[in-house]
Amino acid sequence: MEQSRVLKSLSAMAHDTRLEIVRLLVPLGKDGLAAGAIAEALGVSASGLSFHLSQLEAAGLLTSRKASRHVIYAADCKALGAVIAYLLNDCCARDPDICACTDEARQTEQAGA
Amino acid sequence: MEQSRVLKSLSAMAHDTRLEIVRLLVPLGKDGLAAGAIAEALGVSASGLSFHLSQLEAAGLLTSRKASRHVIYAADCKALGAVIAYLLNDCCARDPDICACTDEARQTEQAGA
DNA sequence: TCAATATTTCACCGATATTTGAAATATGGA
DNA sequence: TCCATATTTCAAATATCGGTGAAATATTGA
Repeated sequence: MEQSRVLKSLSAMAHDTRLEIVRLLVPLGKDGLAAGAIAEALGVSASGLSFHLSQLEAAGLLTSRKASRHVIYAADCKALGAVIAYLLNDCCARDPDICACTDEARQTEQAGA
Repeated sequence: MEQSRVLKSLSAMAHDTRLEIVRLLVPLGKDGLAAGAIAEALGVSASGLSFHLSQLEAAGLLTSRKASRHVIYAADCKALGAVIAYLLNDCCARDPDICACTDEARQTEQAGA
């Protein structure tokens, strides 16, 4: 993944509402959620949400599809993984401290799940 | 790590020059590099660099120490790891796609190193 | 077709972020 | 002390971002 796309993704995630959107959508996988349901879940206006969804979609972190009169948004987990992978590749290289933290996170997560 | 700190870190990294600073400093570990040397390496003005360094330091991603008339900046690898860990914890949970990507990255990195 | 629902687009405004260059501060050495 | 080096601070200009509400678009069902 090129740095310019990583930057776009980081910018997209670096906003309270948008990070919440990602957190909401990732567990739902490809099923995703309609824009209106996302707006309700997060307590934001429809037009405001639409703006944030478009940012995330432009960054490649979300996909959208129409279903009847709804627009369903879903997290693109591969893209999210690629961003994290870039950070690990760039930052983790030769640095045990960073890998250690992510390893702990992974183990904690798997133990808890 | 609380979400507000993660947001601050993501905002700090979501900038071309600042991501370059991180990429430059991480491999150098605790030795770090003087502000002037960073500015030269990246081809940016001293005052511009100072602004970006302060953003990264405020986010907790860099540490600084004075050495004679220099100010040495170093990446805080634990903090970087914590940000990545947060993303994995939040986003990777129950999602094999994301973990798969980071696993590949890890293996590629370790094979290449 | 008409009305209701779902979402996006638009224009406007205020808040933030970034760049620039000059000036201020701090340090070390002659 | 005086000068050169290293860095930060400041103010001004510009650019970008985010929030708001009205209007536009698309879809469905009566």
